[in-house]
Amino acid sequence: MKREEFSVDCSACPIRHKAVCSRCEPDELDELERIKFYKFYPAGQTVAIRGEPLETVASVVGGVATLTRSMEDGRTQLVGLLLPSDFIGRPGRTAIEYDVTAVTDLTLCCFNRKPFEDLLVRFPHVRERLLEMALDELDAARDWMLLLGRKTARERIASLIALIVKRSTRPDGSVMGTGTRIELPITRETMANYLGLTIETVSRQLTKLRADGIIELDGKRGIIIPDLGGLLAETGDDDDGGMIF
Amino acid sequence: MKREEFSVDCSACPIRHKAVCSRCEPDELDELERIKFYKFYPAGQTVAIRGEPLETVASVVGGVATLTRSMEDGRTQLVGLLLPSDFIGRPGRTAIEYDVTAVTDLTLCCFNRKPFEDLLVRFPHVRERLLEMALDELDAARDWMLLLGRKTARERIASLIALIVKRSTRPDGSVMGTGTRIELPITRETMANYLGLTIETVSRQLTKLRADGIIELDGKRGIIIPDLGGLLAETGDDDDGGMIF
DNA sequence: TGGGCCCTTTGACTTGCGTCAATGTCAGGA
DNA sequence: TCCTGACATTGACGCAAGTCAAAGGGCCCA
Repeated sequence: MKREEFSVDCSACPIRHKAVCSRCEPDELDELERIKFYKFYPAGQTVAIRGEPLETVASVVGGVATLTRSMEDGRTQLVGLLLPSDFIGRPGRTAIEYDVTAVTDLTLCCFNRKPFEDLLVRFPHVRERLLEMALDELDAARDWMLLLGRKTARERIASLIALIVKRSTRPDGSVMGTGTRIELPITRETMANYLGLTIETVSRQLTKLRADGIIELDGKRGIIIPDLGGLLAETGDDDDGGMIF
Repeated sequence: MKREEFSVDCSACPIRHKAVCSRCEPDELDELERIKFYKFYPAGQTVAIRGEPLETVASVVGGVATLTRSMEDGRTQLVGLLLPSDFIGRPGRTAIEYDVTAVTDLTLCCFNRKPFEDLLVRFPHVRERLLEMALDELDAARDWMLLLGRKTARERIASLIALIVKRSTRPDGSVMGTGTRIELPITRETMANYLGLTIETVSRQLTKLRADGIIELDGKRGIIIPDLGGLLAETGDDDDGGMIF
């Protein structure tokens, strides 16, 4: 596995600024700075494989990565979509549970496991933040269970687009208006593996949603949402579910 | 909502003995003892409803509870199965994310949220334990995503039975042999809602697994597994996945 | 002993999504 | 400019699981 060192402006690192350390004291930030390092993976590259020992934890700085579980015969289910500020790895466990893949070019802010765990002992609020993140991921996973177990193909597609709209929105509160254009960060195959569908079904449902005026397709990856409310109505969710910023 | 007080022997409380406090000092145990209290719910009773404010966290002492998400039209997906020693609620959040229902008669060991959170600040290892539990639940949820997204009905049924066998096994290492009989703690409807299927499909696949000699049915709830390896081969999982005790 | 209720099983039929296969689109390289 | 390969769309067809409906059990209680 090829792993190149990659120099990145520290101010972009979410470990420091968002994911872990929004409550850090200056001297704690200095300590985080000392032990962190960056890694870069080109699009398509495998970051980690299930069962492999893992000696680092990391936070996504830029790009998109996926967590997947696969069966021997090739059936694949995406179990997590990692966008900037998301965390990879779990303190206290050495083996990796999922395959991690870079979908786009990917920059990670890494910490070796041992020094990071030492740091958790001294900075309890970092562990508190990790607990919050784990519980948020758990909620997200459970919402996805409803999608995979009970939603129709059309509802799944609408839910995914709504999710990406939501995650594309700045957390500063600037809500997307109408006529928004978003860029799908993933291929049809990745979408299918996330939604528990085939690429053909994904394609057909996107075509149908376009025919029904719910979305407009703009090239292979671009989607324009003329009416966000119309899209949300197609997800099958309660109106307010998760759309509160 | 009827909630009766219920007296229980403290030694059965997993908060004290397993879920949270295996590392507690004696004086910490005393403090936990002081603030805990028990609640009892008869089978079928609603414990909590999504959106409702939640002022307690709890640990399952006896019985089975479920976490579910539902859509307006009635489609329901079970997102968690709570067996003794499992934890309900999340510190730092006041609203409930899921519907919680007692499937069998259920005994909970409860803590009011505020004193429990105060306790977390003073006993950091309790928060460490909560993080471990959250990450374990996250792994379980993601395994279930693979099941819901990609497995056939037959594989889902086999996986559920295997899961219940696994969870019925003592953690002291006594592995179930062949010819084991287990008691399904849930109805066909609950199974269907857990597996993303209909009750008819669940029933048909159970019948087929019996016809193929993978399982034997013993009354409505009992299942005899003549050959555990044969059952595991039907789950679609890697041989060793999760079956290490 | 029988009736009512709930859960489960079974059968006949339907359908949404998967499978297989062909065609379309676009970007990069010779 | 054409070739090539990767990704996406579309169509025809099949099947696994859903839907609708009826017929068992098993348990409680009159």
